Amino acid sequence: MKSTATALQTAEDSADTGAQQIRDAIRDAIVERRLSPGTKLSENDVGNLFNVSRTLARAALQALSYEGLVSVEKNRGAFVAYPSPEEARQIFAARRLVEPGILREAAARISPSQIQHLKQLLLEEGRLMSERGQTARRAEIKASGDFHLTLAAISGNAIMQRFMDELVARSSLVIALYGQSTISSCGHSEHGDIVAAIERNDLDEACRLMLHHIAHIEADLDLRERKSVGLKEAFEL
Amino acid sequence: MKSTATALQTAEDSADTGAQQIRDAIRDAIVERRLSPGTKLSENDVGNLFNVSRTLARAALQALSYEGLVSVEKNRGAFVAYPSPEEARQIFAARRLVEPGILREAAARISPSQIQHLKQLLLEEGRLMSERGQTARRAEIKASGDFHLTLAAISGNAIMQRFMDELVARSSLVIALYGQSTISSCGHSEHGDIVAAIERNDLDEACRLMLHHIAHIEADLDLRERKSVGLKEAFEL
DNA sequence: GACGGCTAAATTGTATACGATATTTTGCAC
DNA sequence: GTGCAAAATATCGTATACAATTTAGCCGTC
Repeated sequence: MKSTATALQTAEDSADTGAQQIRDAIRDAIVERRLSPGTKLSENDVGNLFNVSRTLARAALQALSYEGLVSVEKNRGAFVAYPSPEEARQIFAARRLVEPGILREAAARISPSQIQHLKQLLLEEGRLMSERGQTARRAEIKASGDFHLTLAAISGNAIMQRFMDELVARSSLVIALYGQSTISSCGHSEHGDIVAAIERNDLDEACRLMLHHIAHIEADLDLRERKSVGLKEAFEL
Repeated sequence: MKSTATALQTAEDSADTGAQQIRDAIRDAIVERRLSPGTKLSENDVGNLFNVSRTLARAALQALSYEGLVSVEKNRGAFVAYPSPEEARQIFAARRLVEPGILREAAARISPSQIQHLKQLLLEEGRLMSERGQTARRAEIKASGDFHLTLAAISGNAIMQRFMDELVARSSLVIALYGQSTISSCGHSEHGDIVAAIERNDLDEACRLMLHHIAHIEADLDLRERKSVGLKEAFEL
């Protein structure tokens, strides 16, 4: 349990309160799949883990619920979100809807140094792919999402960036739940293809590749009701 | 001041807490422009207004800050958001990015009864336009946004619907701040044109009209820095 | 042995209390 | 009268306390 606590404390100050740090720490834990969907996050436990009162723990959980990463049930508590197949479909539908547009925006304003940055991301991603171990796996998951997030950042639209933050994080949950192949890294080369298309200014092709890429990720899912897996409804645990 | 208090108490239960009601009440007040950008929303005042403790008031303000309708400054308090011109541009850029996609999704699954519903909305909107008075104006503002929100609802994607909720609400703030013409109702007929295009299944045209419509709204804005207008920096309250 | 209700423990919902930070006011020197 | 410094005030940040609801355990009855 303490493992999650040590992996954080990343010290931010621009936020309004210390609850932000807790939120970010828990979010990272969810996105990196150290916390499984359905896991109960009681306010007391969270507070103790971070050595703060329930007030802050609660605020952090509330924040996460707005992002769709945690679902809070009245008088019952907070749980790591357990997206339904329908939710999963909607998440990817949303991505198909917005990512081509973001890509176009990004391509229109991208600078050479930003292209370089993207390529470096790809390199890092590839390096992680070849490594073994849990930590490498987690870093790879994060890196894979970072590609899409960086594109959103380059687009220069903070609102779309925040939205993509949410979509990528929730995608990670969906993949954790419904993903079939060991890792979604199969799509790594597709990232490279997209960057290449951007570089030669072939936006239509880049968008096509992006849609294909998203469809590829989605195709790896087995979207069938797995209700109550990991929840106490399954075995009374 | 009490006027805002009377306009609410709409009783929800599906949410996790009573803070939701307060949040919705304040959001309505902001969207209907009873609360001006920059207005201070102190936790004490909000709590007293709704006869709850600061705890709930704070939770509601936090929630609104996640939606971008309220900005909380550390150790200074919460204020009705005062979107910068750049933020305004990004909000409308986001709308241009997602609304055509939402429109296509909605058109693909729309039922005759839903078309009827849309037309009824238009009628209501037109009726409000011809009326006089503050209440009619406010209702009109809300109705105008409801058109876009209804389209998002028809699309069947809850995530995009929530996103549009946020965008429409923030648009209302932007228009309140930078709008030039007395009311943005100039675009009402455009709503009708869009529905007509959907009805005859001319999606390309519908999307074109939608983009045109959004551009129209944006063109009515005067996006120049108006810093501190309405804030105490202007005349010391 | 299974079911139903009752009590006790745990957990969340909300309020209050206290400390920290920012803002305003006051007072004094210049 | 102006400007700065320090106290007073107001407001936010966080913790703790109490009430309400849910959950779990227990026991008696069928």
